[in-house]
Amino acid sequence: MSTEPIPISRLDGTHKRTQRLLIEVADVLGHKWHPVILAQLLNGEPHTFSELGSAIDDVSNKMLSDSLSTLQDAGLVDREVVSEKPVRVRYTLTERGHDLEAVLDPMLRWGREHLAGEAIARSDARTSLRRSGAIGGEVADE
Amino acid sequence: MSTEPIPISRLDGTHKRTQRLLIEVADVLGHKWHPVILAQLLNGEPHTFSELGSAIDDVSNKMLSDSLSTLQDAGLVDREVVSEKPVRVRYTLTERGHDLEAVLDPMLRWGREHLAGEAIARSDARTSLRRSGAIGGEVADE
DNA sequence: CTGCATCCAGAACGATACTG
DNA sequence: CAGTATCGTTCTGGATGCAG
Repeated sequence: MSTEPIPISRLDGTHKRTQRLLIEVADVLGHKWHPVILAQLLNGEPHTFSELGSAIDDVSNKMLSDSLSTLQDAGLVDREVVSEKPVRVRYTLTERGHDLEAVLDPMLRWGREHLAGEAIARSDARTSLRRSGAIGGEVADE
Repeated sequence: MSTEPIPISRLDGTHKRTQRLLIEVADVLGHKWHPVILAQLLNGEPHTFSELGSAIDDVSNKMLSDSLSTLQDAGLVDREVVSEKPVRVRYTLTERGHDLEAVLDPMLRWGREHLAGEAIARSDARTSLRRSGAIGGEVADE
């Protein structure tokens, strides 16, 4: 039923309601570590505080803790204490959080095509031919 | 080659490169007015400074001007002086900017489903049945 | 009509250190 | 191990007024 690979359409920013929604969503995803944390949690696996911390590794305790609190408040992640002795907390995505994959994926995709490294140079590279799986490239970094 | 409407997948936040891209994209879309302006430009054609200003109407001159400059710097919008007497400037999307539709649309979609006014209530709306025009609902706001 | 200059309050980010 | 407390710096959003 899907018309095209990229139907997109009624983005209609003319409505105030639409504008507000965009602002609200941007407010959630506009924080430096939120998208990264969410992406991390989307991968599945067990995700404890320290696991997240080392996986992201450029984030400080405060930032991680702060971000997780905010995300939890927003109802995007769920917090669950797993162990008592060495305190362990497991973070998982709520449904709303999981649904954000539909936004994070395009974000990443766009980033890969348009600013992967800062070598822009006004190239009008209309390379729209990269639609298929070629994207999973994941160059082994660092 | 999954040709599904929503393939989504390698969000793999485990890679630093991926994390950085997400951060960079979030940095662009994370500004209050950027998404709104972009959405506005995605709509129709003629978009001058004042047109944008009245279409968005909760934005001040400074914010609009500031945002437009940033977006222009980022290579997302193009600035073109149209008239000299009553100075008129026309803003249009560059290709990169236009491609952001692929991100803005999901953002709006997610917003509508998960925080449109706060009336969520856990609808497991995995109901991809809303794929068609149903979305254009655009409740007459204001 | 555009949009820059100033001034400001508040939020985001980050490093470090400390508690449960 | 998880998370909080502080402190300080930078950025952002916004009002207002002036200039090209």
